[in-house]
Amino acid sequence: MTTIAIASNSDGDVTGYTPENASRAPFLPLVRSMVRAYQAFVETSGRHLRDLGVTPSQFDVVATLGNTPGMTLGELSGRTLITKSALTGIIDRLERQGLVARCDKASDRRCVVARLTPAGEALFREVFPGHVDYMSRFFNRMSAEEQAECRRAFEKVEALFEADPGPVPGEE
Amino acid sequence: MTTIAIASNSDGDVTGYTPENASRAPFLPLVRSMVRAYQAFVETSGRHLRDLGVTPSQFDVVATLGNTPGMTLGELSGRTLITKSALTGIIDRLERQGLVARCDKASDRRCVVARLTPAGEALFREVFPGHVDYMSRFFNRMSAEEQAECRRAFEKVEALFEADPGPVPGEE
DNA sequence: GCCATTTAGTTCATGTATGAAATATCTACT
DNA sequence: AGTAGATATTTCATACATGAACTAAATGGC
Repeated sequence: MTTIAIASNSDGDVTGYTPENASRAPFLPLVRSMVRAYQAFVETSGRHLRDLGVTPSQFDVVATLGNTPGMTLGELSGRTLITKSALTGIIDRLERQGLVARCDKASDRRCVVARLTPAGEALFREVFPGHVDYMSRFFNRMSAEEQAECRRAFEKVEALFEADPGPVPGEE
Repeated sequence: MTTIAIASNSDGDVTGYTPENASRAPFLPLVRSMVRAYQAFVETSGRHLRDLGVTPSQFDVVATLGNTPGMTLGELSGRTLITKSALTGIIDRLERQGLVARCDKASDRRCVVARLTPAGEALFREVFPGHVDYMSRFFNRMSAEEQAECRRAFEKVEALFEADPGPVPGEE
């Protein structure tokens, strides 16, 4: 379940965590809560998508290509945050299923353009709104204000990692 | 990079998103910010761990087993949030490296107890505090109050998925 | 015009992640 | 006791994820 270092313990403590260490890591509860929120979302979304017959990554690709004339794999990678090496396989499988086609770009022969086939567009129209609606049911439990507040919290955490913070205070 | 349905687009929009759909999904920015925060953490933590010679999952297991007499794979799975089927392979690899040992439990012969070997404990002592310190440098940029605030926000998001919300309002 | 350097994609080796199905053991209840 | 059902772990098939190395094509500088 894509658990991450330090973040994983489902209850309140890290077993291998001695008191001396613990006092140095007051951030653990924050990380844990973030991972749990993320995993809860992933599980809920993924379960529903599986019932619809696509994997989360495939859905991302189809949703990103939907209503577009197609785009470069590099751009698709950037938009979906899927590594280019992973994307290769995902597109391979979607192509095998006849949902996506690879075309080449006249202006730059290094590029490969991916676009939905008619079958892919049909799938997009069939699956996309339903999944959005499904997920909406969960998020509608929160007001717009609350959502904005949560969003700011996530953005704050993201910002923590934008640059190297330098040495640990009190050491080095 | 474990991107998730709907959440993935790195800029502000979902390409395949028509105006009619978009108005129904005001939650997308929240999801996107969550995924980005999560990924930023995973990348930062994972890169450092790789330099230390362990994978994030392996670190989680070693960190959870550290300073304990060992525990059941089921319990380890629960604490690390790693699926039992995934855990089998992770423990296999750690065992091959001589860091973890599988023993059996007298009271219940179905169970397998995993515990650190001396080499595993040595690794734990060597890697764990360093990684905690490393991650602390990032989180120290936020005050304790800010962290608590973010944590509350994340717990709210997690709570959204705790039960089925029922049908979409306005439909069904 | 040629070469060193970037850039776009693929390939590769390895390590998870998923759910479903198979095994083995334990537990409850008749 | 004896069997149905619950639990713990493994196995299996499939799909990603990672970084590093590789290929091919574009681009900049001289």
